[in-house]
Parts: sequence; C-alpha cells; structure tokens
Amino acid sequence: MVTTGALERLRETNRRAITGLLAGEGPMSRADLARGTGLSRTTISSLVTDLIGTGDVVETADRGRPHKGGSGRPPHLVALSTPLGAVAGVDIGHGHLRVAVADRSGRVLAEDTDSLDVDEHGVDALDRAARMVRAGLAAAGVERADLRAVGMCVPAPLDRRSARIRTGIMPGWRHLSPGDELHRRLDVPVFADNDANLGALAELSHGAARGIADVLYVKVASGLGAGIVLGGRLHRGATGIAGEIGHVQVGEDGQVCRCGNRGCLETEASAPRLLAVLQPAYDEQLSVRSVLALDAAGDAGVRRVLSDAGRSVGRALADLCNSLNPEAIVLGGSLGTSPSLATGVRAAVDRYAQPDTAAAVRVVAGELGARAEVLGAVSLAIARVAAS
Amino acid sequence: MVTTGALERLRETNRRAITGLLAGEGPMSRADLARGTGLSRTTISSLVTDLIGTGDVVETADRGRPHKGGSGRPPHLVALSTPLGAVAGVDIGHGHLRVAVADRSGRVLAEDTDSLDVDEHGVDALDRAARMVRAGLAAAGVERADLRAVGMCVPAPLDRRSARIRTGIMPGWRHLSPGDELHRRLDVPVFADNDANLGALAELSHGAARGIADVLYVKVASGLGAGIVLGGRLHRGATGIAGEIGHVQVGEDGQVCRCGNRGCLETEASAPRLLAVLQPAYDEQLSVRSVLALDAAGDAGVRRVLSDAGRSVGRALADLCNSLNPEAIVLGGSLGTSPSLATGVRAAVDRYAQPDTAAAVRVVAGELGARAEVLGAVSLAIARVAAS
DNA sequence: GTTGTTTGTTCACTTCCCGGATGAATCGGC
DNA sequence: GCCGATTCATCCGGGAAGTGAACAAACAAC
Repeated sequence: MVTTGALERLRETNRRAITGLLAGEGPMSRADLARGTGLSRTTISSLVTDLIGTGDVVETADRGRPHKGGSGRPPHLVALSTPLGAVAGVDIGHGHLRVAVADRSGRVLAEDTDSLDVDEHGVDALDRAARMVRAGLAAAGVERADLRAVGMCVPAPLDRRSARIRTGIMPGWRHLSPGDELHRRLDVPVFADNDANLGALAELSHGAARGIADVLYVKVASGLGAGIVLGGRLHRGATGIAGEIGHVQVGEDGQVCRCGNRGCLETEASAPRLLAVLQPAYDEQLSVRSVLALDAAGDAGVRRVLSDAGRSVGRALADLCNSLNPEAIVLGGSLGTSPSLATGVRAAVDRYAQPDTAAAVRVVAGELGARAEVLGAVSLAIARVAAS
Repeated sequence: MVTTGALERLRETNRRAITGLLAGEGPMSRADLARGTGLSRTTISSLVTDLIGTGDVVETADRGRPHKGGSGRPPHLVALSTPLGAVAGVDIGHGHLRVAVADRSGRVLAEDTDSLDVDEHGVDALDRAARMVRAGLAAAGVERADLRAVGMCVPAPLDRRSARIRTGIMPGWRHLSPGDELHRRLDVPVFADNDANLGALAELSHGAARGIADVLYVKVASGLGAGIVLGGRLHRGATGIAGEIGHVQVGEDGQVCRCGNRGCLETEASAPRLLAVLQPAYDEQLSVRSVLALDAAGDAGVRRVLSDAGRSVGRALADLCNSLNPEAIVLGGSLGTSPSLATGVRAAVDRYAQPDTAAAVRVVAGELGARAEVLGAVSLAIARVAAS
C-alpha cells in the first residue's frame, strides 16, 4: 500500500475510534457508532466494511431492538471479532482464598470464597485457587480461552524484579513467586500486588475513594499497610515497595517488633495485637467480628482499645499527611469499618498534623469490606490488559 | 465555515504541528517543516499560506542559509508572529533577592543577586524585585513586551486558593500575596511556589535529580521543607501544601516549636538552631558559610552537630521512604552540601527505614547550590507558559 | 556562463469524509 | 392486511485534504 501519510493515519485513527468504542461499550449498531464517534453514518459504514474485510469486527447474528423499543428498522449490530473476554481476581488472605471473575468493564460475573489454612503449603493453595478460577469461569459462562489475565492479591511485599515473596506471610510461601505459579496453572498473564495497593485500587475505582486524586488507603487487619494514591494513580515507588507504614515508630518504647525496632505501628495496631490485649477481659473467645460487634454495641473497653489503635495509626498518618497533603484517608481491612478506629485516627491527625493539612483531609471507612482486595485484583488485571 | 468534521480537525492538527515545531525550534524554512512534520512540502506550503493569512505566522525578512552552507536556493524562513519571548525567575530568600531572566528553553540570559533586609517591608522588596527583573531584561537584550511569565520563589507555604502567605517568613510579608503584587508591577502572569518545591523542580530539570522519577528533595536552611517528586512530577497535594516536613516530631522531648508541638524537626536541624548550638564553643561569629568551612576542614564539633542534624532529618525521611520508596534523596539549601549532614541522613535512613527501602535510595547533595530556587522559578514559569 | 542544488509553488490525482437521496425493515394504527 | 412513521444502512455526487511530479526561482561552485 502506498503510504498516503496523513490521510492514511486519519483513517487509521477513525478505525481505532470504532474498535475502541466497541471495546468500551460492547456490540452496537453502525448508527450508534456514528453518534458515538461524531463521524457521519456514511463514513462509519465505509470504515466498518473495511474492518469486516480485515476480520477485526463481525456482524452479529441477532439484531438489536430499534432504538429503545420505538419503531424503525432494527439495526445490524457489529462487534469486535475477538471478544474482550474476562479477567479474574484472586485474593490470598491470611485465612481465606477469594476469587472473582469479571468482564472487562469490571462487572463481577462470579465470586467465591474459601478458607485457607495457615499451615497449607503455598503450592497447594495455588492449586486450589486455580481450580476456583476455572469453576468461576464455568459459573459465569465464560470460555476458558476468553480469560485474558488474572490479578492477584498477596498479603506481603513483593520484590518487583523477581516477583517473589520476600518475607512475612505464612511459612509455606517464602521465596515462592505466586504470580509465576498461578501463571503456570492457568496459562494467562498474572499480575500480583500486595493487599494494601489492591485495596486502594478497588476503593479508588469502585469505593470510597472514587474520583479523589490524592488518597491514603490504610489496611488495618492482620498486618498494616498503606496504598498511596497520588494524582489518581497508585504510587508503587522506585522498587515497588512503597506503602510500608507498618514499621513507622509510634510508641516511645513499645514492644519489640519482628523488624528489630521498638514501637512499630504494626505492634500497636494490628488485629492480632488488639485481640491479645482485649482477650483477658472477656470470657468468650474474641474474634475480629465479635470485637466489631462489641464496638458497635458500645462496649467501653473495646472502644478504648480501638480508638487507641486508631490514634497510633493516625499518628503515623499525620506525618504522611504533612508530607503529601492528601484529600482523604480511607480505612480498609477487617477493622477499617470500626467507628472507634476512625475516631482515633481523626483525633491523632488533628493533633499531630499541621492545622491546614488536617483540615484538608477527610477520614472515611472503606466501602468494599472484605471484597476490596479481590475487586482490586480485578481492577489491576483490567488495567494491565488495557495497557497492553 | 461549514464544519467538515474529521477533515477539518485533521487540518487543524497539522496546523498545530507546524506552530508547535516553530515554537520548539524557532524560525525555519518550509522545507524544514516538511522534514520535521513528515508532511509533504506541498501540504506545508498550503498550511503555511493559511497560517500567514490568519496572522499566526510571518515570513521573516532575512533568508536563511541553504541547508548548512551547501549550495541551493536559500529558503524563506517562517516564524511564529508572536515570538516565544522570555521568562524570569524571582527568588525571595530570608536574606537575599535573586533574579534570573531566561529564554523559553531554560537558558539563563541574565542573573543578579541582592541582599534583603529582614526588616524590609514586603512591598518595598517586591518593588526592588520588579526593578531587578526589568534590569535583567535590559541586560539580556529582551524587550519588555517579550516577557511571558515570572516564576517566583517564596520561603513560606502559600495558600493555593488565595495565593497569600499564611505564616512564617518575615513580619512585613504576612497576608501579602506576592504573586499578585509582582503581577501588578510587571503586568505578566506570576506563578509562585515555595522554596522546597522550586528547588526540587530545579534539581529535577537541571541538577542532581535529572531523569529520576521518585525523589525527595529536602531543603535544609533557615527552615526545613521538602519538595516531593513522584513519577517525574512535583507533588503538591490536595490544597498545595504538601512537603511540610518541618514539623514531624523527631526528638522525644525536644524544644517547644512555634507550632506548639515539641521536638519538631525544624527545631532540631534548621540553620539558626545549629548556629546557636555551635556558637558558644567558638570565638568568632559563626555563619553558615564558616560552619561549612569548618566541616570541610574536619572540625570535630561541627561534624558532630551537622551529623546529628542529618540524623534528625534522616529519621523523618526514613518514615517517608518507607511510605514512598523513592530512588533518591537530594539535599539542598545552604547546608545541603555538607558531607557530614549527608552522612547523618544516610545513617538514619539505614537505621530506621526498611532494609529494602534503604537499599533502594541514594543520598546525594544538590548540584545547584544557592541558584536552585531561582532556576526552579524559571522552570516553573516555562512549564506554566507551555501549558497555557 | 553553465551546472548543480535546494526551495517553494502549481497541477493533476488519490484518499477520505460528508450531506442528501434511496432502499430496507419493522412498529403502530386503521 | 395495508399504510404511514421511523430508524437503519447504503449509494452517489461533491468538497476538502494530502501527495508526487514537474517547474520556476535563487544562489554557490566551477
């Protein structure tokens, strides 16, 4: 083909507008495409004929309803010949395994949760995760070949280069590369990230942080981590380990932490630590769930402990707020919904951050609860597939 | 004109390609434009005729040399009818006033410094700054009408909405809007930002942080502030007051700070504080300059104090590194070049940040010294003019 | 003066897009 | 069941944009 330069590029641009619209909104009529792109019906017709010729789009068998039930000739719908397919999200938690299958607009088609034994070896858990993904595909009616990518949540920092788990987490997982392992089982690209980052991504796209440019998402659960959203994008740092706020020193002389320092945030405010502090005062066996119930019921002891934990978290976030001046702090993780925790965070931020900075930041609970990580994994998979 | 939609847009795009090229590389021939845009000479000729008709570009009087001194018909050069002009940077420090005039590629054409009396009223200082800008334009041979914008460095946090100085700084400046004031005197857009942000911008575009995506720039001088570069862009925060690290608490029970807290970084590591600590042990009147000389000469006391100050700064930066995982820490400000300070920062980062995070971050001195702020102001002006 | 090179323009031609006219397909009302 | 209304898709003529080839212009080198 003789390169006609600019005109050729123009045509190519318009072709991309069509395929882009079809990718974003699914099958539609030529008339809809004309309205959507602003091009004339004639041009669309010509372009679509081209695209059908090259095999990029196909005319679907079923015809659509004419313009919302009104009268008129029914349109011939056209669609991308390679369907957009689906993505899956896999959330590996300290005690659970959660899988979601979604279409590429983020709509969840199937979702399932299972428990995870701490002693279970990583390899076995990943076998199970792969089976759950396949079951999810079947439940959603998605062909196995239409799975485009998998997002994966790992509750530990990942080395960006080797994609291996560095430390922390359960013993049977160390030095494993969960992404590679799952990739081997499902034969599609697998993108892994840690729980705090994916929680932030989920709240950013579907939850409490929707539309906010600068957000600190803090996951308070078994561990403590932050997902930092700046300028509407997740900040991962130079080597991908940004957001490690668990080892900021907040207690003057607190417990010795596994990192070797003293008074780390993680020793002051993680769920196991809070349960350990509270347990002696209660007869029944406490769990995160029962503690949250007690908090909601107004139990003074629980409120005090959660609020203190919030203060510790807020103490660390206050410094970060001074540096980053965010618009919101979103509290996630199993304890994120506790009003007492939020109260403590708010109090500490007001106390320790600069007044202007504190005034600019809202403190809110996450909206996605335990589903945050798996939804974030789905978002990650969609984002990476779209970028490729 | 009947809107022909896509074709009209195509023509517009190509017009912009021409004006963009002329803006970026100065006057050039139609043949050069054809080579630069990839369009044919015919099209360029047509477009340029259009642009001359609308008055957007003009044909220059002098004809250029034919293709690097070779033979051939000399081209008619065309140029934007509104020349690119120049920008100015104004740096208002605690004791100095510095002005630079630069062309829009950032090349400095004229530069001048003057001292600033702490007691001088802001209005008088701004009068002086405006005179220095005019003198700089004259020295650079730039018409007054060709000044496009002024970037301005203010050593205090600015309220993003009102552009007024909130607090700090000299008494005669409070509640003043330096940007508006200078705008009134020079009648061009004035963009103001604080010293830490502009120092970061300067080191990012011309100095030690060139090409690095995630950088913490710390200015250690009369006050203490950080300019945070993430993803290659300066992060200003939701209300524009990001980077306030001066009031992170680092001393367990240090001095009471003007902010009301105790042990703020600013009370531990600012230049006045260090001079006050050192002065009793020395006979001569100490200054920042003499302290730096003593440091370079190996004076144990000075080294100790500077290194301790560095440790305090590093203590605060370590937490920030854990959160942001930057690639480099650039030390700026009058004390930024001290090796002892850098040693202290390095030690504290290694001590308090997570090992992986600490390993990923380099600690380096800024390369621009006292010129950083004014060069950053120039960069700011250029960036803002280009964006409009 | 001639030759060679580069520039800028003119001309014929192709590609692309648009508006209006035309035919197709369906719904609702009689 | 027939007919107008309505929407969809295509065909056709025309305009707009871009391109290569050809050509005159302007200058350097010989």
